[in-house]
Amino acid sequence: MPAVPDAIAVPPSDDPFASLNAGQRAAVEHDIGAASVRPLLVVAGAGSGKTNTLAHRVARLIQSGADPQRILLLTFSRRAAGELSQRASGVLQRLFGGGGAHGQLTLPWAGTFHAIGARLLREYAGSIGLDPSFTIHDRGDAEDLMGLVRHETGLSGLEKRFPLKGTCLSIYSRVVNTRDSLAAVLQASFPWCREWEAQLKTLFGAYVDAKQEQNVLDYDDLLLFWAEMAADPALGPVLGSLFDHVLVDEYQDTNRLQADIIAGMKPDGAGVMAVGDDAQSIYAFRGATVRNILDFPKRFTQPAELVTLERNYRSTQPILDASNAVIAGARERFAKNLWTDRESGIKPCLVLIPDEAEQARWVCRRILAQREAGIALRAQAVLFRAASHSAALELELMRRNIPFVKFGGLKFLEAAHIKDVLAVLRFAQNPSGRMAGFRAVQLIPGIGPASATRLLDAVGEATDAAAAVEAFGAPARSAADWAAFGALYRRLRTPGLRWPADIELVKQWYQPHLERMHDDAAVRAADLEQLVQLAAGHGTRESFLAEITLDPPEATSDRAGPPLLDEDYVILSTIHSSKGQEWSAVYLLNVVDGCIPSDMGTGSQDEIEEERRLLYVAMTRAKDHLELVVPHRFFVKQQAQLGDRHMYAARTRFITPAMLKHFEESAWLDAAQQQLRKPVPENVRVLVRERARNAWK
DNA sequence: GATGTGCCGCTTTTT
DNA sequence: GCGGCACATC
Repeated sequence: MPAVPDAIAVPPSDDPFASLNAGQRAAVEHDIGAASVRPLLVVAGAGSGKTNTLAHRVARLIQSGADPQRILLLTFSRRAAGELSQRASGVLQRLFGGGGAHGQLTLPWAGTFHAIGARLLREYAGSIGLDPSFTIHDRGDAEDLMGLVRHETGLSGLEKRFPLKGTCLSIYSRVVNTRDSLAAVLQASFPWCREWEAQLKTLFGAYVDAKQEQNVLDYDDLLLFWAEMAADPALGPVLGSLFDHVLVDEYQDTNRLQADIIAGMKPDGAGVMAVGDDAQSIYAFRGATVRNILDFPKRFTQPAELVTLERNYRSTQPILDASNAVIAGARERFAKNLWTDRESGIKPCLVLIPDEAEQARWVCRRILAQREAGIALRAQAVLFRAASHSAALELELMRRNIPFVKFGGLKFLEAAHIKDVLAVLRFAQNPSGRMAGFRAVQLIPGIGPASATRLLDAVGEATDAAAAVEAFGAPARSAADWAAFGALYRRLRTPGLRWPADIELVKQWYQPHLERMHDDAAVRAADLEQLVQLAAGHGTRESFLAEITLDPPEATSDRAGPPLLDEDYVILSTIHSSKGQEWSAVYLLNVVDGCIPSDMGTGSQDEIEEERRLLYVAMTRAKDHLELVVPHRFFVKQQAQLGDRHMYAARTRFITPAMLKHFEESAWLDAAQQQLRKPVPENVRVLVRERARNAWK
C-alpha cells in the first residue's frame, strides 16, 4: 500500500482519513501520487462502509490535485450520486476548513449511467449525426411505439399469436444490454418466442428506424450510443480524455453494455475504480451480470488491484451470522465473510404467522412497540419482494394512523393525467416525437387516431411545427378546442419563454379536459400541482423532461406529497429499492417460497441464485433488529392444529433447517384474533346476515 | 371517424 | 381483482 505523501500531511486530530480501517485506507490511498493510477476493484461487503470509502477516495483525489470537473462518478441512482457528493464535500471541509474554495464541492459528472449518457449524447450529438433536441422515451412510450410498429409490420393480426409489445420490448432491451445475439437471448430467456426470431428481427429493425425518424431515444439508446461512441477509434479517446478518474459504484449491477462503455473510454483501465459486492447483485432481470465484477480484474490491458472490505459497521453479529449463512449457499463469488465487533444477544426473528392480514397487524404492533422502545419510525423499514405485497400492510397502517412512505413500484409517471401533461410538453420540445404528439392531440374532443395521424404527418412535412398545428384542418366540431390548443402550442414553441411558466400554461389548458374526462379531477389536479413543484426545480424544459424520465420521483405517501417531510414515518420499500440503505429495525414480509424466491423467478438456477442474493440484501439492511415474517399463506382455519407442519414447508428454501440455529423462532396469533377464530355456530351467522339485509327492506 | 362497451389475459424487481 | 385491447355502435 502506498504511503501518504508527506507534502500533504495534515494535523492528525483533523485527519478525516484516520478513522478508515486498513482495507478502506488501501482503497482511498491507491496509487495516490503515482504517475498513472492502475485500475482498482473494491469488493465491499454489505455495510462495510462502501459509500464512506468512495467519498473519501473522491476527497483524497481532489486533495492530491485532481480536478473535480474531470472526475466521472457513475452511480445507480440520482440519490446515491447526491449523497456521495455531499459526503465527499464534508471530508474536504474537514481537510481544508469551511468557507474556503472547497466550501461546497460540486461534481458535474456525477450521476447514473443513463443520465450521464444523455448529457454526453447531447454534447456530442453533432459528431454522430444526432439532433441534440432529442426526447427520451420512458418504458411506457417505448412499449407503445413498439406496439405501433408491431401493428404496422403486420405482426399483430397473425393466426398464431405474436409476442405482446411489452415482451417484444423486453427481448429487444435484453439483446441491447447483454450484447448477445437475438438467437442467444431467445434461447436463454424467452424460449417460447424462439419460433419468431425472423419476425422479431424485422420488427426491431423497424423500431430502430421509427426512433430515428422521430428523433427519440429510449433508455437502451442512451447506453448503446454512448458505447458506440466509446468504441469508435476517433471518438473513444476523446471521451476518455475528458476524465482522469472514473469511479463506478454498485458495479455488480452493471450490464455488459455498461462495462463496454468503461472499457471503451479507458482501455488500459487507468483511473478506473469499481466498487461493488457480487453477493448483492440483484438486477440480472435488467441485463446486469455478475460476470462484470468477477471478470473486472482481467478486463483491462493492465491487471487491476483488488481490495476486499469485510468488516461490517452496520449490523450486529447475530444478524451477520444469519445473513452469512444464507449467502454461503451461493455458487461462484469472491470469498468473504463479514464480521463485526457489534456483539448482541438478539438473534434475528423468524415469525410464523397464520396469514397476510395477521402479518400486517403483527408488523404494525412491532413497529409501535419499537417506537415505544425509542426507535423512531424513520429508523424502521418494512421490505418486500414485490410492490403489491405491502397492500394489506398499507391499509393497516392507514387504519392506525401510522404515517409511511413507500419506495419502489411507483406509478406517478404512469398515471394518465401526468402522462397527458408530459406528452404536451414533449410534443412542444420535439415535434417529430410522434408518441407524444399522438397522445397530446387526442385529448381534444373530436380528435381521434385518424386526425392525429393526419396532423403528425403534416407537422413532419412542415418546417414550422406551430404553423402546421395552427393551419391544421381539424373537424368542425373541434374547431374551438383546436384553436385553443394551437395558441398554447405556439406559445410553447416560441423561444425564450421562461421555465417553469410553460408547465403552468399547459396545466391551465389541461384543466377543463381533466374535469371532462375524470370524476376524480380534484385528486388528479393535486398530482399535477406536485408535477409543477417538481418542474420548478429544473432550469429548462429540456432538462426537466430528460430528468423526469431518467430519475422519476421515487417515493409515494399515498398522494400526500412532500409536506410530511419533517414528520416521522415508517419506510416501506421493495427489496430492490432498499439497496444501499440501512435501518435500525427491518421487517421482511412474506419470507415464503413463492415470494422469495418469487415463483416467477424459479425458471433457472441463475434466477434462483439471484433470489437468494435478494434475501441476503434484505437481511443485511438491518442494524439492530431483524424480523422475517413467514405467513402461512394456505392457512385453513379448520386445520389450525396441523399448522406447524405446513408453515415449516412454506418457509423460503434459502433458510434451511440447518440454519434455524441462527434465528429465534416464534409463532404468533393476536389474542383478539384467537377470540374471533373460535368457531361460531352457523345459526348465529345466518341471523346476523339476515338482520343486516332486513335493515334495507 | 370518434366514442362507448364487453371480453380476455395477466400478474416481479427498474434506468 | 385490474387494465388493455378489439369490436360494435353512434
